[in-house]
Amino acid sequence: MHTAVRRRPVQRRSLERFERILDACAELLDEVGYTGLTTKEVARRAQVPIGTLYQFFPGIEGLLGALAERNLEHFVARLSGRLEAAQPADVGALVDLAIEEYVAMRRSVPGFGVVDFGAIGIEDEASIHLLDAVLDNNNAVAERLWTLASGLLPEEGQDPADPRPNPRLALRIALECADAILRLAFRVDPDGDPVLIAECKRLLRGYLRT
Amino acid sequence: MHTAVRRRPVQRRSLERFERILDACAELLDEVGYTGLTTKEVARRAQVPIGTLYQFFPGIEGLLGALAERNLEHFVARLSGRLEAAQPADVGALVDLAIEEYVAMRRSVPGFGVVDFGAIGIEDEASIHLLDAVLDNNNAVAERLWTLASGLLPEEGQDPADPRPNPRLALRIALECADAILRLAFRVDPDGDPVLIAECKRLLRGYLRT
DNA sequence: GATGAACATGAGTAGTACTCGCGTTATCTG
DNA sequence: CAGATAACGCGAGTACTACTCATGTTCATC
Repeated sequence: MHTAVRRRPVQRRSLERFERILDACAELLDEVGYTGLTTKEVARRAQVPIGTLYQFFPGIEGLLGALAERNLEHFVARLSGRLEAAQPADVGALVDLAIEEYVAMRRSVPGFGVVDFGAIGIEDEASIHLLDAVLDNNNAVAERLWTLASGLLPEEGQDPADPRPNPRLALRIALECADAILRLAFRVDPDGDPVLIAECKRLLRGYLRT
Repeated sequence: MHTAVRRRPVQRRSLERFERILDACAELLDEVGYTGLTTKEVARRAQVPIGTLYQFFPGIEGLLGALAERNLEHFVARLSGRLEAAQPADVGALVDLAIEEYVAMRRSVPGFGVVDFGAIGIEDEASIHLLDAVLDNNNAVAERLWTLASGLLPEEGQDPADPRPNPRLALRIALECADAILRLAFRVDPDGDPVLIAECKRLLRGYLRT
């Protein structure tokens, strides 16, 4: 896996096409799912010939990777806004905000339920590194969250008798669990089962409690 | 999705072929991953013509479903053995045993790292119900674990002021988290990162504490 | 030894991802 | 300006893939 994009458009028209392709891909994902997705249909929806799609993206994996990238930027931007407005004082409040933003995006952003930040689940080398050549997808997300949460988690150095892992790792684990529980919540209920969403917050608060 | 198997073999020779196909599939998964898997190559490895594969299995999804089924039976059998030997007194001990068995299988059973009990991650109708037509995969696993763990979890009825969900749901959530953390553990380290495995136990113990 | 069920087979069908050579348009350069 | 260079546009063609099905063979049972 190299990058999610083969050639970035620089001219006006092709930039619009680039975005149209991503939008068509996202819509289709909601309609036919990952396995039902075909490049041909994405191209048809986006009203571009198939060759053009392959000018921008190295293939289906790259297409999904680019979509995941866009989702992550979107998420980080919106969460940053919420954080500035709310100024959470502890990890619990941060967790709530992050989960609420995820839920909001899941309800409103097309295709988000399938790719979110790249965790389609197929654990091949190719698709794990959709977002980043070195880190796996959720790791890239964790990295971004880490910078947002810096102040609220404890320092790295710690009491050797404390069984808790270093906070970066704890965040990584928390993220993996949140991903799993929230996916379940939306599998059970298309709007996200409220009990499971609440339980996700409770579990994370308990685990990350400083 | 109907069932993972189209026609169960009854005669000797075809039963051997049936198992050979599953074995070949499992091996190949370890070598080329889910996206690299082809029916043709599975058939070649198993030394059966392609038509025979399709006599038994409705397709690739079914093949993986049958493998997941076999894995689950295997897991439940081995865990039952461990439970009888150890007679755990609380949920924590049970969690440890289950995780240790999962880790052991992940290290020794071909293909287990990719399909385990069916959670390949592609959340299409087709692959979610590999194991069961009604419940999703992990739900089927939770159901089996529930019968094994019956005595150790609290009763269903509970104090309305208690924020914890009913124990069946708690088990379901715990399973989802364990799946996520352990997959991470084996993504980081092919033998399963010991720190992450330990942390998985700690998180589950904390969450399921009665 | 006859009858039906289970089993065996692989060329053929339909559909996919992705390429590549060539034509067109935009942008730069002197 | 003109000419050169780069970005963009295109879709028939290639090389795969999953899966079928008609036809033949072996087995269990009476």
